[in-house]
Amino acid sequence: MDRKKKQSLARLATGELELMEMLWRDGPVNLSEAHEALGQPIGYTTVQTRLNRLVKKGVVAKSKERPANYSAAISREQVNQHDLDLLVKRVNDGQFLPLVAQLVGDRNLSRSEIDQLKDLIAEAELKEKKSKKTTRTTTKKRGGRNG
Amino acid sequence: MDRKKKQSLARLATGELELMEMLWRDGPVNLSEAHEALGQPIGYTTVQTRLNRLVKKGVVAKSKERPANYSAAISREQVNQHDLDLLVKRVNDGQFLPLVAQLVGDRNLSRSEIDQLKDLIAEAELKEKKSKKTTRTTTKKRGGRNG
DNA sequence: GCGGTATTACGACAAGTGTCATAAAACGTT
DNA sequence: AACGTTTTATGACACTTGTCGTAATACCGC
Repeated sequence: MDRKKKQSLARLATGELELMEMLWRDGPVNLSEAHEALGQPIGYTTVQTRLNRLVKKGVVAKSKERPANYSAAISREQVNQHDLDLLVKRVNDGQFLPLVAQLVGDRNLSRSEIDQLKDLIAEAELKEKKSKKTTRTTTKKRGGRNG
Repeated sequence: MDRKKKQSLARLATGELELMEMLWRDGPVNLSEAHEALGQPIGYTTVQTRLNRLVKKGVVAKSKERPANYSAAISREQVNQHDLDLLVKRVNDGQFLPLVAQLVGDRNLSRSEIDQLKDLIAEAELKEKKSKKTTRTTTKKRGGRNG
C-alpha cells in the first residue's frame, strides 16, 4: 500500500507554475541554466530547492547525470487541462459554455480565430453525430482509478 | 493614495476558493450557517479562522451585526475571469484557441451546446465584421432553437 | 594527489494556509 | 443578576512555499 501520491496532482501554486513554465519553454535544463532562464533576482539555491521540491512532487524529472537536468514531467496541456477542468467545475453547474462565452465575448477575435473556432465546432459536431449513429454503449469500463 | 493592492488579487488557493464557492452559493451567512453549508467535517473555529483571513484579504465582507454575516466581496465572475486570464496567458503566446480546443476536444458536446457555440461564434463574427466594415444593423438575437 | 570550482545536499526561517482548543464577550432566559 | 448558550477573539501547531546560507561532494586541470 504505497498508494500515497495520487495521479491527480493538486493545482500547482502560482510560483510552481512559474518554474514549470520555464521548463516547458526552455526544455531540460541544469540548475545554472534554470537559474538563468528564470532571469529573476532569486538565489541559486532557491531555484535548486524549488526545483527539487517539484521533483519530489513528481511534476518535474531530474536526470542522473552529473550536472542533473531538470525537465517537466507533466505537460503543459495536462496542467492546463486540469486547471481548466477545475475552472469549469467551478462555474455554474460545470457547464463549460459560460467559460467559452466569457473567453469569446471578452476579446475581439480575428477572422482566422473565428475560422479555427468553426473548425473546432465542426469537429465536435461530427463527433456528436457519430455518437448518435453508433449507438453502442460498451459495458467495458476503463481501468478503474487506483483500485 | 492607496489602491493598487487589492485589485491585483492573487490566485486564490484551492481551499480559499472552496469557501468562496460556499459564499457564492449560499449567500451571506453567519458563522454557524457557513459551518453547516460547508458540510465538511471541519471544526467550527476552523471555518471562523479561514473566513476571517479571507476578510482580512479583502475578498470576503463581514457585517457588523451581532451574528456577523459573511459574504463574498468579489464575484464569481471576477475570480473566474481572473483565473481564466491567467490560464490564457499561460498557454502558448496567450492564444486562447488552444484552450477552447482543449475544452471542446475533451468532451462530447451535446447538440444544444454545439448550437450555442455556433451562436457565440456568430456573434463574434458579427463583431469582427463590424469592426472592418460599415455598420450593418440587421442583428436580431437568434433565440437558440433546441431549448 | 591537490586545490579550486561546480554541483548538490541540508537545514533554516518567514509568510501563508488548514485545523483547532480555549478564553472572552455578548445574549437570552429565568 | 446569574446561568447556560452562542459568537468572537486569540494563540497554537503542522505543512507548504519562497528564500537562502553553509556544508559536503564531485570534477577538472596540474
